[in-house]
Parts: sequence; C-alpha cells; structure tokens
Amino acid sequence: MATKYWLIKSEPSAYSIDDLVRDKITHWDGVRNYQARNFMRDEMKIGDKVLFYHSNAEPTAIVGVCEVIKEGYPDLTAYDPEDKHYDPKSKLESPTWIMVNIKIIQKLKRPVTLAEIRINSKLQNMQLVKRGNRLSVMPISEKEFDEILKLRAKF
DNA sequence: GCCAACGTTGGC
DNA sequence: GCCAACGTTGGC
Repeated sequence: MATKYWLIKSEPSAYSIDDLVRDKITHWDGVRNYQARNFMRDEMKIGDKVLFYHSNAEPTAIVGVCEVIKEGYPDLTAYDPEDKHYDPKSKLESPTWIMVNIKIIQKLKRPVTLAEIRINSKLQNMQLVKRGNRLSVMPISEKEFDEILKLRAKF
C-alpha cells in the first residue's frame, strides 16, 4: 500500500502544533464530519504523512508534519457526556465516530501560509483553497505535499 | 466580530 | 424526500 498524504486542521486555541511538539503523540479526536470520518476510518494507514494546519489563526498556515501511527478506532470522546464532542447517538458496538493516532515529525521552522498556497500555481487543486471548504481531514497529493515542503525551505 | 458557505435537523 | 431553519466553520 502506497503512502498517502493528508492535511488536518486544528484551531490552535483548541490544539496547536506546539501542543503536539510537547505531547509527541496524540489521538485525533473530536472529528464530527462524516466525510472526514470516512477518510480516517477507511483510508488513513500507518505511515501516511500528514500536514498540520492552523485554522482560525494568525496566520492561517501549515505549521507541521506528522505521521499516522495508529489506524482508525472508536473516538471515545463520543461516549463521555462531559465532553464537548459527546454524541449520544454513537453506540459502543457500532461507533459513529473514529479517531487515529499521529506523531510529530517536525514543526516547520517557517509556517507555509494559506496566502502563499493560494498564489502557488501548483497548489490550486488543493481542497484547502476551494471556496467554502470546511473539511477538517482531507487528502492531498504527493506532489502537493512535496511542494509545500519546498515552500517551507524558501526565504 | 462579521458573514458566506456548508452540514444537519426536523416538520411536513 | 424536500427544504427552511439552525448551528458551525473559518477566512478576513
């Protein structure tokens, strides 16, 4: 199975790249969107590479590179009534929501901003730059992944 | 803080 | 099954 490439979003006020640098490993919980869930459940495999994006941030940017270290399993926050992401409709025997584990590979020395991505002709097909895009877990191509790492090295 | 875009819910 | 209302996301 070939390595796949992904982009995941997080608001830094909720969980930032610095939190991941501190934790080294985290479970990517709280995803409550079916399309994003399907990607995590069906397609994310151990060894896949993941770009970490800060949304609702200053600046909005790709800030790190991670790797999948555990494939989809039930998102336990769905069963905790105290949790913000509690979902009473999710049953233990047939989990509605799924999470994966990721580990940090590197925090980028320089964030690659959304503005830079928008003006790069090689990155126009990314769902990230499409209008109204709200997916928090999305596939990207190997070429896009490589191009972003190239941008990181600029300046 | 504003607001456009989108996903979900629920009445019918 | 349609679709209006609502809540959320996320750029600016």
